[in-house]
Amino acid sequence: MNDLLPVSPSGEGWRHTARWRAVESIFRRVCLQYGYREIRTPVMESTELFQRAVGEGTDIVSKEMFTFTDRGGRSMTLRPEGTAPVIRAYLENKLYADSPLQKLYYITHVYRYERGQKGRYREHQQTGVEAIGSQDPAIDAEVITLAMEFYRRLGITQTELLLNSVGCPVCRPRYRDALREYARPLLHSMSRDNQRRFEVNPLRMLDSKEEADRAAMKGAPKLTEYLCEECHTHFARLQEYLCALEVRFTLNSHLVRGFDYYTKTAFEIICPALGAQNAIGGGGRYDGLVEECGGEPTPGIGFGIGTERCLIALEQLGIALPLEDESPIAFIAALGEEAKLHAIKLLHALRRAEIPSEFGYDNRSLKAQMRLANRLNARFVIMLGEDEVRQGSAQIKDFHNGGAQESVRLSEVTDWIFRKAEPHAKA
RNA sequence: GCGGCUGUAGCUCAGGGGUUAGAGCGCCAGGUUGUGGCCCUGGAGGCCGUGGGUUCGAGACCCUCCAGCCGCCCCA
Repeated sequence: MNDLLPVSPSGEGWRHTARWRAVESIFRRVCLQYGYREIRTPVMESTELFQRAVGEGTDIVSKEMFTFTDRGGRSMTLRPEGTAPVIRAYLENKLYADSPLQKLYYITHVYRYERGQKGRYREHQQTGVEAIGSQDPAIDAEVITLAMEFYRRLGITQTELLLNSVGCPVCRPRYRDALREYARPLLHSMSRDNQRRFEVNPLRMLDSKEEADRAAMKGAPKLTEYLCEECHTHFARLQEYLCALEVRFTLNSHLVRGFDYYTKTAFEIICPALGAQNAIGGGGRYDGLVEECGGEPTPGIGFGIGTERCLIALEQLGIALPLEDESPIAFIAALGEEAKLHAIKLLHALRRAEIPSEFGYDNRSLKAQMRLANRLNARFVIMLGEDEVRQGSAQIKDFHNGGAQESVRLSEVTDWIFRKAEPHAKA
């Protein structure tokens, strides 16, 4: 199982809960600063939502969903992507009434029934945003910039932003016809997959990785040359804004995304350090989606970023995240039953004072307790034995000070630690 | 869903038909009658991924399934 653990049994360094928290908190902070607020939706939704939103013809819906029938006979599905549930929640809770533009973010697990591989898991986490209610290309630029800023703060700077416009219901049919016309005479030289796509979803012929397909599609007409006036202007403005913001991008007329709902802007961020599963994020505009889900015509745009792939990229690139310090400030080592009673009272007091503290359980030898304190990277060891109890004091050893030791009255231990640890805690 | 490689101790891996399956690291204990890291000594820990088969004998060979990895497909 792909468990996330508090420690590393080595080899799989990115499966650390501390690393995940670091990535998540960076994402939350970026979102907050860009004016996005968190939304949480259920892990499962009615199957129909995804069929309608993502599209019956897509691979995700046709063969990659975890779908089952509940006790009431309804067909339910573990969400295979993050956008559709957000749109459903947006409509169901009438978020549009709160403000015409809703800027939302989520950190959520999604499920796809696929063959596992490094960087591709049946359950994976996506961090994402959705900006619903604006058709301003400036919001496209904002969403893309937010993603790139997130990578920058993680330290993943070796990325490539691929950008395309997939048009709208006005211009896409025109392009689809042109593409078919171009491909028809070349069909015999292409893979079976592409021959099937020719019928079902011609645009997807463009991003086949098969050598023969790539060669055949090389001279294909470009979607961007078939854009209607509105889409063309939108795309031009977006590029203008991105240039002004110094966000580097590569136009890629073969970029087609795997959801039917995308319109106009489509983008993908790849990290070359990653290998086969090298897309660390992707998204686009979905101006028809809200209406498709039963709402008023409402434009929207968003992205999803794979948390695992970001973590793998960080590992691959040798980038260390600043991790939360999980080590205790104080460790209490007790010797003897009488001392233990005083010790657990002291432990309680330290914790109430919000000083992270640990205790040497199971009556082990002082040496064993010291070793444990050292391994936990505790700063102070508070030693309590018969002598100390008799004197009403404790021996406190400071590991950060060469093991210097002093005697402190039991009643003053908490204050003493607090005073000493405060600058440490702030640092 | 397709093709290939790999599953032996907590981790990294050795053993390639023949007694009681090994190493390093980690863990535990002792060396210090109450003092961490370094060092030394000892110890615990394995139905050799699962189920079947071949064989006098299988951790080794064959098949099934499962899992991981590398591609394809797809996508984050």
